[in-house]
Amino acid sequence: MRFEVKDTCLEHIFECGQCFRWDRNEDGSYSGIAASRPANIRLEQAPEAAPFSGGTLIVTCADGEDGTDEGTEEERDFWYDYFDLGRDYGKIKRELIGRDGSGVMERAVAYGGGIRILRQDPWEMTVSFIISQNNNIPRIKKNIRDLSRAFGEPAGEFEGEMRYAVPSSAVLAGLEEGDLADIRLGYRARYLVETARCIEENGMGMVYEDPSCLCGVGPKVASCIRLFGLHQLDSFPIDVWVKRVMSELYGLDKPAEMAAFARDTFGEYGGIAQQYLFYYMRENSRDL
DNA sequence: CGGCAGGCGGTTA
DNA sequence: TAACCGCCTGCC
Repeated sequence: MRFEVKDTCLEHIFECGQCFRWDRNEDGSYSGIAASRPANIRLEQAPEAAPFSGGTLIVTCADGEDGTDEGTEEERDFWYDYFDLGRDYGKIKRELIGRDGSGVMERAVAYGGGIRILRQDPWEMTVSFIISQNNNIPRIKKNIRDLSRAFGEPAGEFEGEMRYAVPSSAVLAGLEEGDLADIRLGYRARYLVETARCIEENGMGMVYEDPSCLCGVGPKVASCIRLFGLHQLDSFPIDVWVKRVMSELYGLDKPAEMAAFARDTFGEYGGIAQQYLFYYMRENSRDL
């Protein structure tokens, strides 16, 4: 499948911390799985194009031939939706830069301007961000991969490897903490099982209402579930990196001040602003 | 060996 | 409301 896109960079999308199931290949493409659909994603650009200006987004599914087939209407709808291709990120970037006024956002967008907020599965995001707490990205990815291999539904073989979806709440609810010992989730294993049981008992409605009522889900993880799982673009997760940005670049100190600033300054696109700031801070901290 | 990593829950001021 | 502590695990 092929999609003409703008304001897009695969590295920004897949390595800004919003997803954990995609891996970079040597040719710059990414292979992984969205919900239960394994795929390879690549971006074709004109040689003189800016690094994140856009091009042709090429999705190769398990049944596809090197992205050349058009895919079914259902498949095209899924991936169009997944990459949020109906949204004009260029317009949002200009608006955020204008609202900020300090020049911070302008610099941030210059670094991470190819980010798009993926529309990911709410339950998968709940599992992912419970695991993410006090953890680093490589290990988060390994934990989710191991968990899916052990308890998830097979999603077919792709690029010579069997792929697995994240296990359902029904499956996880039936486990005991000890069953997860091999996955090495540490104290997060209890959070996962309790959350799964809570969902089985009360349904996903409570996630839509308020994710932070789940066990092991505090303000930061709840914000991530809202932003990445429910696509509530005004949700502004405040983690250590964003705290660093707010402190060093905006001179803000307390968490409440940061949240208020984000709400007042970035409004409905706070979550997208957060991603630009986050990426900017991480890129910069490597040099500093 | 202690420190730390993309937090949370519980406690305390 | 904010700050502090312990926590599973793995890497330094």
